[in-house]
Amino acid sequence: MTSAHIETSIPEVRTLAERVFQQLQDAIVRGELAPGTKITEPGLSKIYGISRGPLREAMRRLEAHRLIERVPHVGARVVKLSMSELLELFDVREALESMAARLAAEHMTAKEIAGLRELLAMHERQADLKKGEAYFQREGDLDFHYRIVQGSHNRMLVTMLCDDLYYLVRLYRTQFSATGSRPQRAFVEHHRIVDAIEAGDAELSELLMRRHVSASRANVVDRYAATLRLAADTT
Amino acid sequence: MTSAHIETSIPEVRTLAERVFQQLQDAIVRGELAPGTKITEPGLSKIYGISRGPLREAMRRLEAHRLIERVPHVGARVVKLSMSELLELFDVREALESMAARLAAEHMTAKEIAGLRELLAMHERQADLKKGEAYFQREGDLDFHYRIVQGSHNRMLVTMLCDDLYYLVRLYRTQFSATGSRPQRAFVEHHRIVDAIEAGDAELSELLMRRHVSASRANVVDRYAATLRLAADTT
DNA sequence: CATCGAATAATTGTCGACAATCACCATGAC
DNA sequence: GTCATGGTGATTGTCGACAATTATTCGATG
Repeated sequence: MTSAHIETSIPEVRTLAERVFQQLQDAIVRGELAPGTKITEPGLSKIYGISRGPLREAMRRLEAHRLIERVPHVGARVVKLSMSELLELFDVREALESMAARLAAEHMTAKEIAGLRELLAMHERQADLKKGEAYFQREGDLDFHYRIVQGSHNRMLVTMLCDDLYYLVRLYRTQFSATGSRPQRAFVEHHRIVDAIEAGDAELSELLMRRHVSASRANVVDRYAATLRLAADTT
Repeated sequence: MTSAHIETSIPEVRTLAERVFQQLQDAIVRGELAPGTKITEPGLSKIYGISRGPLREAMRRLEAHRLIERVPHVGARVVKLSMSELLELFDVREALESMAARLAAEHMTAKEIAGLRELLAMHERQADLKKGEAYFQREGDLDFHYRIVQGSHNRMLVTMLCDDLYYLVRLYRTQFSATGSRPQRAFVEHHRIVDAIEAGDAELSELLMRRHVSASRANVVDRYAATLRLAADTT
């Protein structure tokens, strides 16, 4: 702590409640805290070495972000996304992200678009490495969507998607161990979306993003149905 | 919120934090706590007669709902919507509510649709009373949108709109003292939307709702521009 | 053996007090 | 006169303890 070097690496979160909130959020999204796990205040209090005050505030924030569910006088559990809730999430994403793409086509700067292209180029390079496989990193995919949303320059949209929904998306991906299984196609779709945005074609951007999310949803449904069939066969 | 409920005398809500959260939320939305007002914990603690613990938890929830803004070690203020943020809110509403209308056309039950029709009939009666004037109650308008969202049967959508955004909408209406100034037209649009939903026409429902929100947004912009011109003339 | 019920244990809800941080104001130097 | 600097006051952040509520366990009874 008393070292001379300047602490540029991390903003060194000021408050305990803030820090434990981020730690818990991370632990949940990464699956370290499994869905359905019961969270007890004394327990976490010991683990993180803080008192229950800041902890409760952090939990209140997690609750608002839908990462834990609380029942008064009973306790809190890590959320457990059902398939129906996952599909609901996709509908919301379709609505918000298509709007984001539309706004991005109208407001994104040349520099932001260049950054997007670079991101796609990087994905392409990764594709060369593990050809044929599901090269598409989940985080990489989310990076793409992140940037589009940011490009909308609509702070409310950014907050809703990046601060709320995308954590749920990541949670789902760990929970269902979802290995994106349509890499090439999604990759092409990403390219087309960027093309539309660069051309300033708001309508087309919106339409392509809507289809992109919708296709992703359909893919999830297909794979889920396949899983069910498989389970039925083996029994 | 609207009027008479059955006041269960004993525990209206179980926990203090929950109660003070609702009270504060109400006070902010109704304008009793003016936008920009600085909120101090000891102050509210005295007013509501509770300690700072539950109060802080309530404030954390208000923060997550974007009704107050907090800065670590500094304090909290009631949010003050700028015009640009209001327009952002409209874009988000357009995206989410058009999706809600689409889903409502697919999933709404006959009973729910009947309830909607009844609501419109009630509005029509009120229209007869104060003809020519802006008969359209704000709350009545929100009731309509509430029901559509509920009719989507998408819990995530319901939460986002009814629990989050609509409070901001109401806050805006008190802040800008927005007397809905396009009553008849909005009324007609409501009817058409219900028609489309009843016909099960998802595409049309979505389109009409999108236009409805968009028109509402354009109306706000117009009136704001008029206000600016007026201010420029009088100076 | 199953079921109901009461005592017990654990967890959540609430409170008041102390420490850390920040805003404001006054004093002084240039 | 303006700006820097220190002190003072208030507010926020954190903690431990107590009260209220719930879950559990153990025993008694049909």
